[in-house]
Amino acid sequence: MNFSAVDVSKTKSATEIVFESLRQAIVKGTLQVGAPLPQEEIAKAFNTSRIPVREAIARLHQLGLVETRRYKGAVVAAITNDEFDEIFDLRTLVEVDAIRRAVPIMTKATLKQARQYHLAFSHATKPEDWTELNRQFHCCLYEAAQSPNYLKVINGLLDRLDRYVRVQLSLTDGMERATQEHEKILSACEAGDSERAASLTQSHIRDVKASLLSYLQTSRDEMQHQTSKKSLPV
Amino acid sequence: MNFSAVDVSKTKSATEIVFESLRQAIVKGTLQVGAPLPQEEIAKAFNTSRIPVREAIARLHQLGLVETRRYKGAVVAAITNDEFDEIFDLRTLVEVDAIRRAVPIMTKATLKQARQYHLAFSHATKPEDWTELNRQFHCCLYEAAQSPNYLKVINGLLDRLDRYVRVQLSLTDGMERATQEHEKILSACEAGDSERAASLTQSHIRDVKASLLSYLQTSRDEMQHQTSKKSLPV
DNA sequence: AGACATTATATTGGATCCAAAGTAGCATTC
DNA sequence: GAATGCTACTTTGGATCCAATATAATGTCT
Repeated sequence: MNFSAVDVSKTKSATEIVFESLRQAIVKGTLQVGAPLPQEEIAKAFNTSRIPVREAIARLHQLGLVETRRYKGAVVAAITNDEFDEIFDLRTLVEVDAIRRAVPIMTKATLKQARQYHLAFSHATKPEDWTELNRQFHCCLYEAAQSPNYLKVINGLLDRLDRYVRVQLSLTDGMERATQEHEKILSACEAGDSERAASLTQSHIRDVKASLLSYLQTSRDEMQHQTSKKSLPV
Repeated sequence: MNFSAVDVSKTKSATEIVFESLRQAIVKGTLQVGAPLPQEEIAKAFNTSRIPVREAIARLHQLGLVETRRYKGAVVAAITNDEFDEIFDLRTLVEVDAIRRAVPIMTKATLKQARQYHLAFSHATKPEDWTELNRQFHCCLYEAAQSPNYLKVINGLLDRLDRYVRVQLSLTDGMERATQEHEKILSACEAGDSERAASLTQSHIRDVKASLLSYLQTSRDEMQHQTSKKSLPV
């Protein structure tokens, strides 16, 4: 197993490092759904003992990113169709309200930062960076709401969905459409129009969901796998 | 330190038991805000080693229930005024939508169960049981929505607020008013009127927040503590 | 006597070791 | 030859031990 080193400010504990590395690997899709997470092997990869690995996996479990099995370790969690719908619904609820809260108290600095992220996103070429930049853009705006609990909920939801969002961005027009929608959202924020920003955010999430869902449907139909399997791939 | 035994299906791991016991102690208010959580002492109380205690505290940290300090262990987390508002806003957002989703697909069994909880709540005399029964009532209805992620978010929010909800219920009229509002919500569910249930849930949460907030304000004014302290007691 | 430095102590994070549990493979029997 | 039971191995959860760190206490110097 091979993990990118992640951050590395030596101040962080081993547990933190392992946790964050695994989280990113799962969120970015580097670790496939169903992939086992053998503690010993991971410990070796990080040149540490199994203790920090255990704690990291326990935390991932709490985030719903892994399922535990009795033997042969924890595995990266799948997501069912119903959950997929549900989490997108939650995203809509919370993110729309977050942007509504954020716009009226948004600073120039936030807008500038958001535009930087927006630019970086639009220029990004490596698929493995897309979701990260996408999240940075949106969360930068949400952060202006100064509502850490909103942000925590949102990040928890994105952790579950980002691997699928990456797929959506990889589709034809995916990045292009996302960039356009981001531009509109950012414009609304700059104009101080919170209702327009909220409405655009809602459409944005709906569009992402719709295009992804139709893709997943067809790709599954093509695969013609067991029809009983209700969980999504990737 | 003394903890109630909690659940006990022997199948659970020590970590689970310690985690759940600590969580309940914090949520119920048995452990005061700022109370330290010395690993060794807790380990002795559960007759186990520090390893499961460490993992349990790490998980509580993720739930936002504790803050870590470098030394003298983690302490039960305080909540600021802003967070208080924020979490109530989130509750409103998510719980109102949860009940809206739940009502149309609610079964007789759920309604029956909810009425049982409602009855138990209205008859409850011990303050330490109130929040538990309150949560059971509401979450029983939300569970009907078959949306585990909604429920998870809601439970996370209630974990932060329950110690304050207990205070609110302890006020004059607290239990009485809550019981009346529960009755109305339940009636709307039984009538299959999801919009009315949603609207009543919204009012319910608003009322709880308002009465609690006014109480906390006055009680803090009475204490005349350092005005710089922006976090809430209990 | 007070302030600063140094030492002692308490507490946590991590490593190694041990026990329990579950799986897979092999042998034995029908 | 297939099914069932037994054994060996893998993997996890927990205990004990060690090291690093931060606080507390004490002593010394001005």
